[in-house]
Amino acid sequence: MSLMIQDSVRILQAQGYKVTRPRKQVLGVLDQAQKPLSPYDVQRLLGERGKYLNHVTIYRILDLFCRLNLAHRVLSSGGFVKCILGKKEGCHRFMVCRRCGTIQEFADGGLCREESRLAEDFGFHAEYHLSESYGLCASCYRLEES
Amino acid sequence: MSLMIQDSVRILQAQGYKVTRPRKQVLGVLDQAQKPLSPYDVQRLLGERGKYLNHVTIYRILDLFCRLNLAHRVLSSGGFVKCILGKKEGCHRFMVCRRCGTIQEFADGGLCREESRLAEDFGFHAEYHLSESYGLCASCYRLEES
DNA sequence: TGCTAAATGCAACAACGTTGCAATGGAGTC
DNA sequence: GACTCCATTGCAACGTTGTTGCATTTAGCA
Repeated sequence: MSLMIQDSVRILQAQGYKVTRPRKQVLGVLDQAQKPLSPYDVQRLLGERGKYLNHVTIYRILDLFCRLNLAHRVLSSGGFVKCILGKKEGCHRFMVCRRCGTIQEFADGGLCREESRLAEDFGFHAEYHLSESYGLCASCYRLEES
Repeated sequence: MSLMIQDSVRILQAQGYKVTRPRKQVLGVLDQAQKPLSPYDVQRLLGERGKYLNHVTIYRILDLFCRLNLAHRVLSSGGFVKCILGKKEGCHRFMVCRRCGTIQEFADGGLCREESRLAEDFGFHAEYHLSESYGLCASCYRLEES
């Protein structure tokens, strides 16, 4: 079940953050995007809709969203995607298609435990994991077959 | 068994790349570092030794090293570390200590297979994995206990 | 030693990200 | 609705990081 914009708004309010127009606009852009967006991407996309936001504001909003886990930063591209998993168990991971660039988020508690256990073998105490799988999504895989 | 500078030099030659003074200097700096270095870090460290390299050159050298797997880019910090695993099976992963910043590289074939299998459940065909565990290394863990 | 392609240096630029402070506006209260 | 307060935004200026094109140098080889 994917998280809706309304859910995000509720989380903002519940944590004592204001629901401002810029925040709603950024939520809207993230919601429609299929791929990670840089802060400047967000600015451009809003611009195309005739809306203007200062880039500093966008940076701050995206930082906030990440702190609240409403969005995540995808490391391999440096962009941001909205979180669709909510509080699902385990670290949130990404599958990134190298052909079309689309992102799919997933989580798996077992994988997290296995990863932490391996780290223990080195005396390392893992607190969370960043993980991105790179390859081909289902539809691009079919296309590359032919 | 950690990869030596000589091994890196041999790999450069074997692939038809020249073994230049700048490349040896960057290898030397990476070899001594305990943590990921940005290209500008490399430039500063060389500067402290009285050696000068243009930052563009450093970018190009680090890019080359990454292509040859002599070094890796650590995503969470954006810096580069030399690879100490060589051709060990499985994707090369990192454990990053949040306290002292040191890096430990490891690889585990089983974890890779499990990660790919999970992706298959979503119809995704993983080709490689980027993975960084964040937490406390053994010695920092002991310190935080007290 | 001389040759040549590969590698480096340089200059200019483009993109990305941050800081401090003044102006604005969301949300509660009257 | 009007008022108030403080979180939030806008603005300007700056700093860092990364890129491009072209002239110059140098590693490797004959």
